[in-house]
Amino acid sequence: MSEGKKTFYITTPIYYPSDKLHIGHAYCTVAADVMARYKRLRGYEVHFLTGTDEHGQKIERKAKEAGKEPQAFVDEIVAGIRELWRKLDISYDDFIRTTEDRHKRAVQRIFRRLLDQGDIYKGTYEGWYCTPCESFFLERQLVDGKCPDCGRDVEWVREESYFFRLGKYADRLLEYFERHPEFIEPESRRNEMINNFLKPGLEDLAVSRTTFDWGIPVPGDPQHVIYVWIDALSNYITALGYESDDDTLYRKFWPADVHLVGKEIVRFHTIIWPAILMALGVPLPKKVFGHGWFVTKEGKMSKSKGNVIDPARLIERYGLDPLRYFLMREVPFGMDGTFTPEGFVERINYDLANDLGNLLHRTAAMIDKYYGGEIPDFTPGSDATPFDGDLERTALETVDRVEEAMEKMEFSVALAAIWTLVNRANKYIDETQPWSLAKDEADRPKLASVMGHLAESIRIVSILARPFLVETCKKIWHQLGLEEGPATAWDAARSLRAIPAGTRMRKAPPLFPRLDMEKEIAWIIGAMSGGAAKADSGAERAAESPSGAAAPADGEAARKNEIGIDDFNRVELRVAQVAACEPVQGADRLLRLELDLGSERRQVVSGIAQHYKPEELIGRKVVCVTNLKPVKLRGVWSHGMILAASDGDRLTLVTVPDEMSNGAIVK
RNA sequence: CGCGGGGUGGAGCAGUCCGGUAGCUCGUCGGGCUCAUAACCCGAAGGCCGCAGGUUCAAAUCCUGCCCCCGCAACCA
Repeated sequence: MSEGKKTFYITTPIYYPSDKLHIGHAYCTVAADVMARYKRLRGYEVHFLTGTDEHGQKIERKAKEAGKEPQAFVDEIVAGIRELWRKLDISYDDFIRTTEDRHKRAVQRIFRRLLDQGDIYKGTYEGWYCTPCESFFLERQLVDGKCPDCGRDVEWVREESYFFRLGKYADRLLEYFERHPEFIEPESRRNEMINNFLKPGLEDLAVSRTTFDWGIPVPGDPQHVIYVWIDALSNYITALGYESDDDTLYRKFWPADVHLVGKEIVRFHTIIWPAILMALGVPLPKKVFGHGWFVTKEGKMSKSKGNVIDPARLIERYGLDPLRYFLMREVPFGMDGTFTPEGFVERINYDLANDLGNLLHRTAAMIDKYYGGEIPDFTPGSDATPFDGDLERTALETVDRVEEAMEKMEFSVALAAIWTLVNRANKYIDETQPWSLAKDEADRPKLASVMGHLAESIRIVSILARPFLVETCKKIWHQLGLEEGPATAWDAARSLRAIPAGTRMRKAPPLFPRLDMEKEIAWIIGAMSGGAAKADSGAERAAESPSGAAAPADGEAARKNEIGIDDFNRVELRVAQVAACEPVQGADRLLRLELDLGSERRQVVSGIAQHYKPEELIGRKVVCVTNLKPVKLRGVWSHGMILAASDGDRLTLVTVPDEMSNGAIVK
């Protein structure tokens, strides 16, 4: 079904470049990318916009702290963001920066128009102000009448400000929400907006500031800088050339089909932004989708908790597609989900390596063995084996289910559907037992049907998974002896026989090497808590790269990264005597050690079980890092880490002669 | 009474709008197979669906009350 040249405009939020981006930003942007790729495959002309929101007080301050001009400061960070999007293979069509002229000019015109028509007026802004924090607070935000941030005194301040007549639009917004129930998704967010904000009524919105300079000046009143609402939100139309000399894109793509945003900014996108658009007489976006957050077991990710995870490091170590797959598969889109190292590694091993990778591998091995690598001729629908029909039916149903889920942006559902086909194909091998068929010349037609069905099933999977697995699908085609073309087009997913007769498979290594669970879990924990390559207890050996993935970057970076003596002194090392030791249940390489530190005993888990037996450690004096943040490994708390030297396969504990007393400082 | 989300076999989740066999992934146990990356396939055990009432022939699902957890104010999607 060809859609003609229908258009599809999708946006991510424009991110605030005050810091490096983390997995949450990657989550949102990958989701938008998946959707954009899907729509392109379905024949839409897609415009995919992302960008950065670069003004504001915090940037101004951060730049100052870094001793840089704001523009130079954001240039640097934005370069890093673009680099991350490159690593994630984000297929954006445009990247808007609010510091670009095209944006600034349009924003000023928008502001001017709203001012001229009376939707913006000049008034005064009053509130409690904390000078050191440079922040305004409402009465109820104060803690004992003091600044909730720093606890210092606040003062009542009046400040001149421009206001947007937001209150005027509350009724119209409410009406719009009711007429367009699909405008906000998921539905729970819609109810939240209506009950929390619209029903109680809206207050006019301060849309300018005089407390900082880093922003777009209010036209004709340069004392004021246009505040984030109008500056940032309007990027969705300024990027299309709204209020510019060339608004071709605007006329073509607006209104947006979907603004993808995090749940914390749903309010801005469903109330403030639509009100601004109403004031401008511009149609509203068709949908605002508020996705959930990735949180960790300890709660939200934050640097202070030491549980942020840098997506770039995951890509370096595990490759791009595993990360994209994990993000889209692990959590129903729209809900909060938990990022756990275990979950990440398990998804890669179970779904990608065991199910999909192994399916291709075993199929390739058999086609190679029985047909010298040439995919045999066969006829779908002929029921050559009693299992062909069911596999065929599953394949066709899967296409429908994937399309249905993708339209609703239920990415995890779409992937789950694809994997039902993967699993069905694996089962089909067991059912048909091709190794038995190969023994009898009379079964040749059956064998050909089985191999053909397998190759075609894998091809169908590769088409359906293409928006998600940007590298893997191409690898699959290569291995199937296919080039990108008719057999790999989206509609070919409904064909059960699209691989040309005589196609020869190509040899290739497994798509996804299986990961060593404990080792990789330890590595990720280390990457989350420290940032440096050194990991928490149990993770001593983690600096090695996993089989397959190329990851020299960590080692090199660590070596160049010199530290001062102060940094070194932050690490507390002590002599500890092993008082007791036993294996950790369910773990191949972990030992639980009880250490005597003189003044105290503590439990440490260490990944040395393959090198030492518990009994041979008891009584030994080792060196322990005693001020590491405790961590749970395989359900067992570890309060430190013991030092060991390793080169490849060998590992030796760092030991201290017996005469040194327990608890002695090592430096 | 600030608002919202959530409490379902060992873990993580679906099911709740539109009452009627409680489903999935992982783990555990048993079996099968050998083409394959110790992968794959089959089977089993295991849940009074947070608590207490109520409506109903029938409630995880509807109503009422209560308990507990997590977000929203802290760089953050």
